[in-house]
Amino acid sequence: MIQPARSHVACAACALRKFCFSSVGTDTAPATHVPLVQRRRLRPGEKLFTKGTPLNSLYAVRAGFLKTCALMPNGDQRILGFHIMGDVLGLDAIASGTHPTEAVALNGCEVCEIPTDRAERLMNGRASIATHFRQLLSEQIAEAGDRIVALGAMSARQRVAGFLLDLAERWASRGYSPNEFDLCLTRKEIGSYLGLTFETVSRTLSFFDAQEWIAIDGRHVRIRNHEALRNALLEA
Amino acid sequence: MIQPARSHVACAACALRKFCFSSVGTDTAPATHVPLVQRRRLRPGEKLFTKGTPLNSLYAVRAGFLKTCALMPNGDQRILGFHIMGDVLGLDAIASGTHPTEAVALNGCEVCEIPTDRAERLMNGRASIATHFRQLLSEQIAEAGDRIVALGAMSARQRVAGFLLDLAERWASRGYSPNEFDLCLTRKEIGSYLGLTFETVSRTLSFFDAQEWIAIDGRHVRIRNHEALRNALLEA
DNA sequence: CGCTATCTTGAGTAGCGTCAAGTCATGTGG
DNA sequence: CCACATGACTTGACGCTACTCAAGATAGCG
Repeated sequence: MIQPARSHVACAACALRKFCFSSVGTDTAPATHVPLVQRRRLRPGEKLFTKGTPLNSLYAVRAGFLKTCALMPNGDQRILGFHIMGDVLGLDAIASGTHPTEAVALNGCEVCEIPTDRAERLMNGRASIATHFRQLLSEQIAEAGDRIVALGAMSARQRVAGFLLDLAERWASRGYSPNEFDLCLTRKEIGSYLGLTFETVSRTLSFFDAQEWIAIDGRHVRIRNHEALRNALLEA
Repeated sequence: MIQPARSHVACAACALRKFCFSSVGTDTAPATHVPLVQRRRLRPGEKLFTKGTPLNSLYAVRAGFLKTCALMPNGDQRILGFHIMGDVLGLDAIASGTHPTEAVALNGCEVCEIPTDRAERLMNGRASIATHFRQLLSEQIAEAGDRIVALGAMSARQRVAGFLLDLAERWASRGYSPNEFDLCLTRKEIGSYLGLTFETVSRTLSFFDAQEWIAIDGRHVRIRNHEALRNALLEA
């Protein structure tokens, strides 16, 4: 059931929160703060949307961990991104009206679903929401630029170091420990994301562990030396 | 000088044309079609905007060829994209209000400049323009996804073949020959874009030439066998 | 005419991919 | 309970692709 007060707290990090509490009112007549989005739970492995299906809703992650993948002609998949609490999914489908990628839950997830027609109406009514949404879209373009640079220019060690630091930072920005977290991912998935084979990912993680920069236990990571990882990220 | 009639023809391919001819009117009261954007000419090597400067305007390319670059901490640059007639520049700056990249003219260019405050006002007045603009942003996210896949998964031959086919298609979509065009780029710039060294780019182009799939003369390319290039793009 | 930047081509090398063997954890069926 | 299968992970050996270093050709320009 919908619980306005609790949501207001839990949604603090959400990029789409303006869409939740702005269903009534305009810029001149302030909104009544009533959340009107659908919640949806996902089991591990369940797909939020698949490639080729029409765009009906945008999604904001409330809890859990998801991946978005591009499906290659030969059948296998390349991972485009990982998404946690507060991230927004589906923006790449607005241009064509059809999802060019698929999103899969990697563990138990909860997402908020905002129908696109509702989102459009909100943006037409309140310019501030439309502006905010444009910023959201632009942010993803800028982030994609960073990833293009990383994939084109960096060695395996740099990519893995960058990946670990990026995850740490994202967890930290959501109030969790920047030193210890679970990769909810197989080595193969990390490799797909970084443009490396799973053996190279495994070797590189082992190397970082041997240097005592991190401590790995399966998919659990503890960062022991942020500085060393940052150096590894910068140097040739 | 502004020449409405001629502009109307020349702007057919432009993604921002709605912004040019919609300065008056709303969705209910149709616009008077009067272009109100600034033109700006660029000499080869001149910068349209630089990293770190505030976003004041968006730009649509009318003529010429530009590159956008990310500047690395060590000083050198990675090329994020090439832009021709009809392309829009500056969208990655909307999120932060500051350009995260720089744009440089590779030959004589002419661009249309739309001040962001004017663009905002237009979008507030006409929902159809706002929707169109969101599609433009989303398109760039989807395209960035394609490039991420390409850089992470493809060999040098695949990347160069894809680059040539992509350029051919873009020229063709603007009404030029898909078989013959000028790369207004050094081998080094192509390498920066594709995540390869300039020697590898040179060798790969020489190889394609030896196979008689293309004919190169400096920066002029003629494609002799599209099918072979498409095969090279697909196969391992 | 030389200076410089660009480009081509060659030879050697390193990093990452490929192939393969073996460990470990989990699950399944007899 | 054990035998067996499966999937994730690690580690080693080897090979290929693309990078590095280097020499020379070509072209634009003062």
